[in-house]
Amino acid sequence: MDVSLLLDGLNDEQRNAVAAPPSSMLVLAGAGSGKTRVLVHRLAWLMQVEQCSPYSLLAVTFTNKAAAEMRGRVDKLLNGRQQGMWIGTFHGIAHRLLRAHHLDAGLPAEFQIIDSDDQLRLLKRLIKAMNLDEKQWPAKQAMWYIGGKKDEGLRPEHLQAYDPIERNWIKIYQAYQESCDRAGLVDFGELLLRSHELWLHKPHILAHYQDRFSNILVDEFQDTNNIQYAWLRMLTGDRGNLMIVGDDDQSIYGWRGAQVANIQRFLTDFDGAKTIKLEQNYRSSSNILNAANALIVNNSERMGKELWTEDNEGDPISLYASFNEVDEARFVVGRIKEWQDQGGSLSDCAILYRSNAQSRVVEDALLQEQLAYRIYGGHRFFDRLEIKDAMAYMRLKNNRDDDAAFERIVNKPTRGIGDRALSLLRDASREQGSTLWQAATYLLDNNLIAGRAASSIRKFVELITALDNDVAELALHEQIDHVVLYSGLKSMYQLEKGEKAQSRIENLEELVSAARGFKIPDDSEEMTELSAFLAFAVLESAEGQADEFDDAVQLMTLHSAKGLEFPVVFMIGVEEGMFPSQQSTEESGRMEEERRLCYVGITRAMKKLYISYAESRRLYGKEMNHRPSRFIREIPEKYIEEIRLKTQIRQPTQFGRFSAGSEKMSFESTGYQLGQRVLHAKFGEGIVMNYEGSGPQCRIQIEFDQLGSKWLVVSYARLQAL
DNA sequence: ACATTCAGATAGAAG
DNA sequence: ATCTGAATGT
Repeated sequence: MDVSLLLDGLNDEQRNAVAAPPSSMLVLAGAGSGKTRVLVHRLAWLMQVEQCSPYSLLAVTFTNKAAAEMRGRVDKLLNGRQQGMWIGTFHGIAHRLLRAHHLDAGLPAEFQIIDSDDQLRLLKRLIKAMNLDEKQWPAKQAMWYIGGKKDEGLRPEHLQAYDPIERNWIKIYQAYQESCDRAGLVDFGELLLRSHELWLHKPHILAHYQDRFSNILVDEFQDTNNIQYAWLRMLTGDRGNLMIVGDDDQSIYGWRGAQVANIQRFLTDFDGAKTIKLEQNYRSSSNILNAANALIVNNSERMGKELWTEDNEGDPISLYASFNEVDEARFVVGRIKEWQDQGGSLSDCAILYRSNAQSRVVEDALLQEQLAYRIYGGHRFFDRLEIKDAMAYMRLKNNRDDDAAFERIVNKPTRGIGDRALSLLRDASREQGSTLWQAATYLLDNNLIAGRAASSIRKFVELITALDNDVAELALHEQIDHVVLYSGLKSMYQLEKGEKAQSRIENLEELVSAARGFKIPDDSEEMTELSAFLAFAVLESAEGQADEFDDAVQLMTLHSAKGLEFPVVFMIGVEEGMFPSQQSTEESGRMEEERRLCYVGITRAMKKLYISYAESRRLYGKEMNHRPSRFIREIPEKYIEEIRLKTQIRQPTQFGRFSAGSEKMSFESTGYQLGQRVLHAKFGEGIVMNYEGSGPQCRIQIEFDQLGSKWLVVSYARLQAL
């Protein structure tokens, strides 16, 4: 292959990064500056020019999507799969290490990863079992405490209690850890901590990997936390080369322990590491880019970097003040339809919001107009109740000691194991320090329980054993099919009524086909197909399977939009209290992170950016009036164009960016307000969108839910305010 | 033991 | 508004 191809089309800085001799370096890469390209070309360069074996390369990312993309692009650039190269997420790679060395890591061969939902349930049980007041010791907070300590590399025995409260958290941490260890359960933080400890305690294993990975590349380095940093530091050792790519302005995961300061730490620890800045943006038109730059200078803690582009001005940013969230959604959908009418494709459009809960209203509006959409993140397939139930059976089949799975399905469907029987099991397991399954078999074998409870529990134990036996010779998807059927799960859901039940059955069937389509990854050495599938469900369920190539509007949170780009971007709900979020205004130091999040949002847009906010919004069942976000004010007016209602009656000056009510005064004499919901005897419910004139002759425009928009004369319409 | 009803918490992001 | 766990009824 012609090596010069690897540098073709790169700018000077990009070339410097790609073609540097193997060494440690920092690439400060602004949004849209081609950092993935640099990473991909760097990997190729190391193999082609520096003659590094793929076996010696490790590339670490945060999301599965980023890992998959990098892998795909490297393979494409080099015309074929590069065997032996490790590309994956921190969690994925840690998992792989633990599987390969589970004995040295002190884990059973069939250890299972649990997600935060399982973790929370476990903690709830535990806190209850410790006779602690759940109000005073919320499981959520325990989870947060434990996660935080694991991020810092701390075990309960490392912790010193300075007050009785902390002392109790440590006790909970300890009990939780013991119960996980007994059951062979590993939470997300544990994956990282344990693989770090593996190296710490087994120097020969560390030496092996240090020896192997002479070049390590890390993407989105600003998102690394303490344990990840320590992990990388240890692996790199004195011989390896660590290339980190990141952007301090896009650090948006501080809340889960990410330390931007790790970039500085890297520069100190890796003395002599070169810094390369990528500041040319290839993504956005200059209006959008300038707006982003203007916003981010309001942050004080920056490394200093200003993006520039050769692109032309482009369209101004459109700002829309909506009456409420429904109006906002309708506006967005209307613009998307226009885009589509002009020949644009739906998949060019992304709707970005601060929190997942905001997607609902938008979905409704899209559904109404029959526009296809796809949601990233949020409720994932493998998070669904029925799927988790089915998977819990599989987990128990795989590992009888999996208490989280046991608790979940002992009595699902109900089989006579109620509070009474269950507390017998829990007590026994607590007394003996055993798992629930062990407790159950122990009690049965020694005839320590009798009556109804005993026979119910016996039946359950026999059921699981039978399922395991029945399924021994079957393919994975047949196993799941069998288990779902014979466990009684399926009929349980079939007996439920309503649309929900129907979709639950469909999801269970979908699970079977997901299993049928599951290919065991070639990096899962020594794993059974089931173990790999179970791990996949926890670790990689995020990226949806179907619809990926359909032409659909993309819906996602601002967080999950990082790393992506779209020709048309809508940022919705840009209001004080939403974005920046309420919590961030209260916690110190979080505001700058919110601003970075806004920066991330703006810089996703290539050609057109819409920002909208609602003057009134229904939140937690209450009507709220928010002010426009401070971030809007921080964007210079010259980059912004305000959008008004279709028929312009109002004076532009009256409809200023931050006016909230003055223009409504004369109109209010009619008794109605813009954005108000009204009921019409014939046309049904609608929203007041616009008005003309005043007094009894006043005509108002109403957007009816079913019939679309109509102009009506107030005095004849006999509207009922809602 | 199970089904139904009720009250109260809860809406911040991802692996 | 929606979901969860507890209280209540059968």
